[in-house]
Amino acid sequence: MIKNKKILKTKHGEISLPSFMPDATYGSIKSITFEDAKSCGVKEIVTTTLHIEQNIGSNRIKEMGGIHKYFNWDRPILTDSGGWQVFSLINSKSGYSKNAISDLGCTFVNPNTNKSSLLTPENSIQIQDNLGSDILTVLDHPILINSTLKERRESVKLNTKWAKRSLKKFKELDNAKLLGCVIQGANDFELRKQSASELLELDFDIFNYGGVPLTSGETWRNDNYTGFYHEMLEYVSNLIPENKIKYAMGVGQPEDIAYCVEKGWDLFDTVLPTRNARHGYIYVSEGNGDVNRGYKNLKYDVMHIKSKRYEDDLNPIDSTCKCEACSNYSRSYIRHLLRLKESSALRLLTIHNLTFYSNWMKLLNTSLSSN
RNA sequence: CCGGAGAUGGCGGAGUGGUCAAUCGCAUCUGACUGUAAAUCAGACGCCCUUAGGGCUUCGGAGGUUCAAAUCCUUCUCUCCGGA
Repeated sequence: MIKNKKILKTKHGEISLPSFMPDATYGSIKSITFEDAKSCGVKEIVTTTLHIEQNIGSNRIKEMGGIHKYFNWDRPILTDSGGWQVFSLINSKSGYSKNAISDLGCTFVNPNTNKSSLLTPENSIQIQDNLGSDILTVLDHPILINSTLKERRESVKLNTKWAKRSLKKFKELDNAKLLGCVIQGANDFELRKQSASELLELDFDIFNYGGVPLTSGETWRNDNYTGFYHEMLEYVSNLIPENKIKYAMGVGQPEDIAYCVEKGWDLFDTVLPTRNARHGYIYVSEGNGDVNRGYKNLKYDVMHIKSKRYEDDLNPIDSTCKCEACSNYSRSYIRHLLRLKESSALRLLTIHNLTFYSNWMKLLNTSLSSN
């Protein structure tokens, strides 16, 4: 189903597509090191402008030789702009009302220092350039899926405006980096189309899907599904020419990624494998876990490692996996470590889930492309 | 043997006449998590009925007082702490 195997060239190596990039939002893939990440088969990572700027400072990183040197990560790095973070913080349950989005950009407040600053399309690009990112992302304007038509229209309008400003700033900087824009419009087909067509007129390297996961009430196929809006992902993919690089931001569960790869998406990132690992929600090959999931003939299981049913289980988490956790330790022992909240459990399980995602991408590559 | 304290649901541990099927923690079970403010959060957790709700049996055993007892009284069993 994949027409031609795409490759994304960066200064820190080529990215073979499709690819999954783990999130190192704060400059770290939570609970593991970048050396661990390499052992999981991770080839490229995502880190976030806002968090790095707030916690370290892009000028400081620039002075210290750039983010690759600072992280000791010599492979490609994609930076997210920070727009999503401000958006999600404004709309989080706790509601951090001090953050605000206006025509100028996003005002954000560091919850630790209470310092307020303005993130604009221009300075977001500048920060990402300072970091030495390989792939930059425009400051975009996400919106809730249950927003009004008026809000959606204004959001898309602003999103395009910011994309143009970001691109202008990007071109002023003399470098060989790549820039991605973000197609928005919530779950509104017409506005997604409008957003895509406006952005396609501009000279971006990558076209991103501004992902908003479904909440209850929004559906695709099953009434209670809470993943991504598959029909929208297919629709938006079809709006983008085949030769362009397509990045589905925030996607997703393995089956969501499988679906998206089939529909032409190339790049993915999500917090799920790392966060779920910390919560004892483990991805394993079919027949090894508690709940069977998958997409078409590509199946896998989910294992709840904290369950008592693994108390005496001396088997590895996944007998087909060669990661550090599965090569050395039993389900029983890892469960024991996790129940004690030992950091080694978080590390081992994160390594396992990321290895699973790497293998899943390989599987998609061979299985879907051979169709 | 004497004196003192106590026995509560899988465990720990509140409650000391009615609003108690019994706070809370742990354990257990289920669910959530998707461009990370998340090693987090939500629900269930005596038994039965399909939810709202209703019914039934519980607070060491037996008996009693009372309209009403995990809570008061008597007694038995057991545990712990002092003293011989």
